Amino acid sequence: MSDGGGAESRCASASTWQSAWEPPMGRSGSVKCEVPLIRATSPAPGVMATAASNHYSILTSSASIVHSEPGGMQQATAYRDAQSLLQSDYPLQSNSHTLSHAHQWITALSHGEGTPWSSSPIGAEQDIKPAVQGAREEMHNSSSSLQHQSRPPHLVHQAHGNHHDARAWRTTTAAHIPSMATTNGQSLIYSQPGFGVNGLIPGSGQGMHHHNLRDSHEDHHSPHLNEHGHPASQHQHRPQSHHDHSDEDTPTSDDLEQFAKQFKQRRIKLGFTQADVGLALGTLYGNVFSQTTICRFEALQLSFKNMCKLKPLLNKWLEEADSTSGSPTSLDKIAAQGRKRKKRTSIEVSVKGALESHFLKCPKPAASEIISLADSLHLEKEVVRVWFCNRRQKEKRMTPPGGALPGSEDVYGDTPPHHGVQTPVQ
DNA sequence: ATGCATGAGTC
DNA sequence: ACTCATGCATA
Repeated sequence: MSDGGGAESRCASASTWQSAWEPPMGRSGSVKCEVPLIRATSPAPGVMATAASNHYSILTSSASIVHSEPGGMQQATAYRDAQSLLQSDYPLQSNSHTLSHAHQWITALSHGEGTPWSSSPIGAEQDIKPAVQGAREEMHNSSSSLQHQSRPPHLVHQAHGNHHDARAWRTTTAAHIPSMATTNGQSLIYSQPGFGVNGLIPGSGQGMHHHNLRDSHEDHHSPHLNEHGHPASQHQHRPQSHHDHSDEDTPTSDDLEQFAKQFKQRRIKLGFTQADVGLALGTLYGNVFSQTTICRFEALQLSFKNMCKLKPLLNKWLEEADSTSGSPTSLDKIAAQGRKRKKRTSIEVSVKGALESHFLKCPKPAASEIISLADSLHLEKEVVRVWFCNRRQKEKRMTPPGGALPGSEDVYGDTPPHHGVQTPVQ
């Protein structure tokens, strides 16, 4: 249903999914809040209807429904209110329309802190060179290690923490930064003092003030950057030339990287999980984010634009958290997720290999091709289609597989990584 | 941390 | 039908 409709040309597949999903328990009336929140300002022409027809509902649904949830319902209420108040305020990115191909993440590699992967041109869009890309697969070896977070007792939720350092894209700052005055992490963070302490405690749902912290950066990335390979050509936007805080203007890739690092460290020291942050952002700004998103932000696995969008929010949160670190805030979040979506399909390795091969040959197979491929692999057409979509998306932001990377682990618990500003290779 | 999935907005 | 932002579910 997600896509235009051509997708379900085969009835069979549609029904298959249905069975895969777990039937909603009569909460069909609920509304998925996240999308609406985010899109609040955008018109949403005739597509709105889809919202109601979601198969699964999400937390913060309409008032009446929330209670059926096993846990954290009370919070949900406050939370919901907060969101409704705020939602209209956040501008949102829908304006973008551009940046179709606009990744300026260039892998500069070279110096730095042990980025294993060497030059792998990522900028490519659809004309990816098979040769280069071929090497990388999902070779993630989660080298979990001791990551001990000293988190306050009241914040106990998920405590997983293996991470494999995934920062990969090393933007070559070299050329694009007119004057990088923003390289020191600290300054990046504290740009706007003076704040209350509300957003940090999702559970209490206290008052929340929203600002329009919206940095209007737009697609400065040139659309014609699709050329794979050369970095720094035109990639950096950056209207402004120098500033200590990169908060208000479009940050450079370097800024983002620095910030992400700092952010992660602080977050951990303060005892918050990525999920906590995601929820807190919702309380603060009306935009809830998942653990996944926070994680990806920290790992720099989002698109440049997306990173820019989130940075101000996280920056705010950081300020809040920092000033509140002493207070005993009762924290709890809504862990209620009412619905399930289609069961995640696990594609077998062999099948994956096949898909990989095809991807290398043709990253963007035609519908007919997808169908036949799906047929031969015994997969749903949609599964195959989605696989390709995700694959392409991954190509764009993928932090270089580098295969070998995870060797460098750092215990950010107490040891502040000296994020050496990697010298712009000018 | 990441794989597969959804859906709005575009092309 | 694709891209992009995002997230549930899972390894």
